[in-house]
Amino acid sequence: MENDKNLDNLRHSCAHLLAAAVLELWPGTHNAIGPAIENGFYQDFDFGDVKIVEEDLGKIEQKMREILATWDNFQIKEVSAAQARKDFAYNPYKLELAEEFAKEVKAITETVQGNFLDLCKGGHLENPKQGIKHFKLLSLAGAYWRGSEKNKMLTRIYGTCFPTQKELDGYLNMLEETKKRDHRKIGKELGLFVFSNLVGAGLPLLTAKGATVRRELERFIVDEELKRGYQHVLTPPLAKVELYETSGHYPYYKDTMYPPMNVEEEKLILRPMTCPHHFMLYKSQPRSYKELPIRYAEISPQFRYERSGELTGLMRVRMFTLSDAHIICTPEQAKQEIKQALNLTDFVNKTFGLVKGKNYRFRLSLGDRNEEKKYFKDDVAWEKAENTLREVLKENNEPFFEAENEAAFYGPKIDIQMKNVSGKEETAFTVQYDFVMPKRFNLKYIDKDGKEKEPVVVHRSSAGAFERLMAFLIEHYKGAFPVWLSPIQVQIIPITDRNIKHAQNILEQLNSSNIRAEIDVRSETMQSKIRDAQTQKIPYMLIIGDREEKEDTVAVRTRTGEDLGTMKLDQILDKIIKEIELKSS
RNA sequence: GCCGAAGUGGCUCAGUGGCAGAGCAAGUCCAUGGUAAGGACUAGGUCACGGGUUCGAUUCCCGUCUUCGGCUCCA
Repeated sequence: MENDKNLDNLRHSCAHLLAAAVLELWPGTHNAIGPAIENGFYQDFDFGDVKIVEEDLGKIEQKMREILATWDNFQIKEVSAAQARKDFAYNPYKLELAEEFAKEVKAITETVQGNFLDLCKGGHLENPKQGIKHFKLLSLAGAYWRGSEKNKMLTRIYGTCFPTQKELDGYLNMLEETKKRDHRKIGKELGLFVFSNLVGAGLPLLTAKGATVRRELERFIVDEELKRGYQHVLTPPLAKVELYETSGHYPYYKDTMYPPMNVEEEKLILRPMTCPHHFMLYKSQPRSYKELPIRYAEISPQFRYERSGELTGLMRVRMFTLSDAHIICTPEQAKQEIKQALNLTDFVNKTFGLVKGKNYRFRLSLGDRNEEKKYFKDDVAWEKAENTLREVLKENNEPFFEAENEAAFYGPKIDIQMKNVSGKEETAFTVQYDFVMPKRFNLKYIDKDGKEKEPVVVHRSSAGAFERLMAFLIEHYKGAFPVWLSPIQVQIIPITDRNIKHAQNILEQLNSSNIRAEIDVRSETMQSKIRDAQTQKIPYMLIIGDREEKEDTVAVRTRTGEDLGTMKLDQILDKIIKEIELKSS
């Protein structure tokens, strides 16, 4: 913890240095905020009419080193609001901050190093000249002042700083490695998916290989859900606008929904979510308490109009397929259902070798009672729903953190936050407690006492969107999928053309055991074929030459480079089949 | 959507105001091999798209689309 603080101080000090250098190089520039962040720091600037480009970063770094020589310490002085106003009259951003500090009745502190005066809350190195040595500016980006789209966009410079050169190099190296396992890069290399300008942005096309991975994932999820008492249904991916007006989604989601299509007398819309469709199934007949909980699950295509700048490979797309489900239950059953939903996501994660605490963590996403536009108004119900979710997490002894203002409009949720390889978090799965939809749709069940009662709806996703799941998994496995997910599980490599016929016999046997195999019949050397199978991350290579043909064996090599020697086909077949069954890697 | 950068054979990338380049991949032929790239030859491009400047634009300018790094948003 102490170390973290020191590191933050180092990086924040480096942000000061960056600001000083930029202000010296481009007088008239205003610096805004410059905090330490997880892997470095940033500093925001208003450059006015000056345009700076990536190439300027080197120049700035040089200036930083020059100035650093004069920075012996951080002089910190407490000043009055009036003094701060005077000192920063030229800088609207600092002025705004000074006014806020004044309101919060906090001491206003300024820092001075060399010629550079800044307004700052603190957190610096004692001795910047000695401490700041191993830093690098990384990138240039736009960022809204105070994070609001309504404000002016400033120029942000990202950089990083470490106590030692070794750590800095290690970090830069890690960035390179991260780029190598980017799912977009691997997806292209392994031929899993493509994009087409004519089809449109954010609309990936899966190749046969990509579709194989996707199909295996879907089968896995559907099978597991069926085991756990879900009924898998199929509902149309479009519906009348009125359905979403009834659900109340329409006003909240209008901006991210595709515009309605007029067909004869109907106005249809591509669905942005599946819940109301499932409610219609529920309402198709009267329901008894004996039927509850009803768990409707669906591999559900949905459409959201993401803004162009928000699209990223398979991670953010405009049509995605959710492993969706809506559990309709009595209020008494809700807790148990939520627990079971969390248990399912744990099971799914475990199958992929994802570790709680390391790869993912739970977030309790709460609503803000004051934001009536964003959240359905019912303070009592919110309280109850949030407590229910909190209790579930506590009873399960799950470590979790709470996040304000992250709920759905109809209720709070538990989000399973997944860390991708570059350390960035995305919501992978989610479990939501909904007390609004039952009212909106007038969902009822007949209880023991013969009276109509209102059920609760638990929205949940066991594996999130399959597109996003695939992106995660490609990066997680670096493209080397476990055997059960591998698009091609076995590559048969005949050493000479003489061996092709025999190879075909083997292929047929593999196929009849439901193993995905191919033969490399190209006129290439065996070495070259091995290399290609290896770069394609194919788990097993069966090499067949004259010797194997004569002995009726196969020589087995794995993608890790291991030579398993020759064996009978049945032997390796059993091994592979077992691995597929166990979903081991 | 906003700020910034980029778009050249299937892929990775050079390059230029005056006939468009390499490596890999592909095709043909030779070689028929023993655990990470055998050799030769051939073919392949409206230099993202649309407009403008120019005798001439892949190159310069404007617009559009797409992609990338961020911001905002989000499954």
